[in-house]
Amino acid sequence: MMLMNMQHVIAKLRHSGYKITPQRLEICELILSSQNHPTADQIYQKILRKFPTISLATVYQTLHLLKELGLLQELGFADMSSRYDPNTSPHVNVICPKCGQIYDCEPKRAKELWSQIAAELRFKPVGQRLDVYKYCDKCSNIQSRNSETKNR
Amino acid sequence: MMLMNMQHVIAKLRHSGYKITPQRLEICELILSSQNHPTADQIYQKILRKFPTISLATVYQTLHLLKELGLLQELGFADMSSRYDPNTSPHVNVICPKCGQIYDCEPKRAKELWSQIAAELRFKPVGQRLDVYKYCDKCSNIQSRNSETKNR
DNA sequence: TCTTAAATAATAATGGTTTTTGTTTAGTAT
DNA sequence: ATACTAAACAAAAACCATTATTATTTAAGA
Ligand SMILES: [Mn+2]
Ligand SMILES: [Mn+2]
Ligand SMILES: [Zn+2]
Ligand SMILES: [Zn+2]
Repeated sequence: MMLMNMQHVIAKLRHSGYKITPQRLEICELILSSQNHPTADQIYQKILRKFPTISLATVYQTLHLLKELGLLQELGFADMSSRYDPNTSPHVNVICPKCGQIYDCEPKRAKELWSQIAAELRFKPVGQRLDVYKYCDKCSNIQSRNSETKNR
Repeated sequence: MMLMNMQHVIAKLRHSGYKITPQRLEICELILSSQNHPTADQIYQKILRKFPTISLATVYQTLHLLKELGLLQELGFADMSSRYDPNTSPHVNVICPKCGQIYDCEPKRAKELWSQIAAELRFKPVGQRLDVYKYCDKCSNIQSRNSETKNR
């Protein structure tokens, strides 16, 4: 379940009874090869180049479909937006609490942590989400600049 | 930072320059003693009993304030709602993906392995979120009942 | 008690997401 | 190849949790 190529996705769509449409293929390619956990609108803006008449609703529908099929996970955030992650295996999302930048991290100990916790919980989870908050370089610079002068 | 009593909260509000109001005290008591990760509206509905004229906006403002003070964390979800968790230490939220029920779980080795991950990442996180998805008893029953007859 | 900046209640506005509706199309049967 | 039909689409409106605005009230210090 590591390398998720387009042939696999197409097979899964077919097997599940869904139609293969150009819009779906383009959305799948974009999101499944993404690394930065994009929003629905960010995907929509990119798709617009090839499909100038595509609807944002279609992007949302397709993302939900891929979620149902287990090909991605939806990460909800406190600012009431969702970001989509093609990495559904246990891993760490490193997130800047200021600007929202996200990147994946796969520490060796993460798998170990996961299996130990799963064993202690005495059930097999259907999914998981591991977030770690850390100010990115840009935001931590601004942060420190501000705290020099202003303070609460 | 374990037992968060009202005296500590009041001191923190004072020290940070915020006023002690009856509304704030009531909201703090409710959320900081809660176990089920309530939404802002659920807190609002409970507060209404004692403060019939309180505004939902006040609840949101107070929750954001407590978040700034580090007394709780806000958990955003894919259904575009937030739930508030007075437990800010590394722990596991066990979440039903169907009905949204949440309860805390503190595996013995969670904190220790969490710190090992932090060490491997080579930075000190300002926070974290560890979710595990598992259908609750009620929802897993319904789930299995449905999959007997209907199937995709 | 007086003063005033902060907090509150009420209300409107916001914006990401979902729903609705009419049109188009992928997959299949003829 | 053509016709058929349920599914998918685009466009637009609706939804709704949250946030912003504004007038009023109040906590806290002088
Ligand atoms: Mn990720
Ligand atoms: Mn929790
Ligand atoms: Zn940042
Ligand atoms: Zn449930």
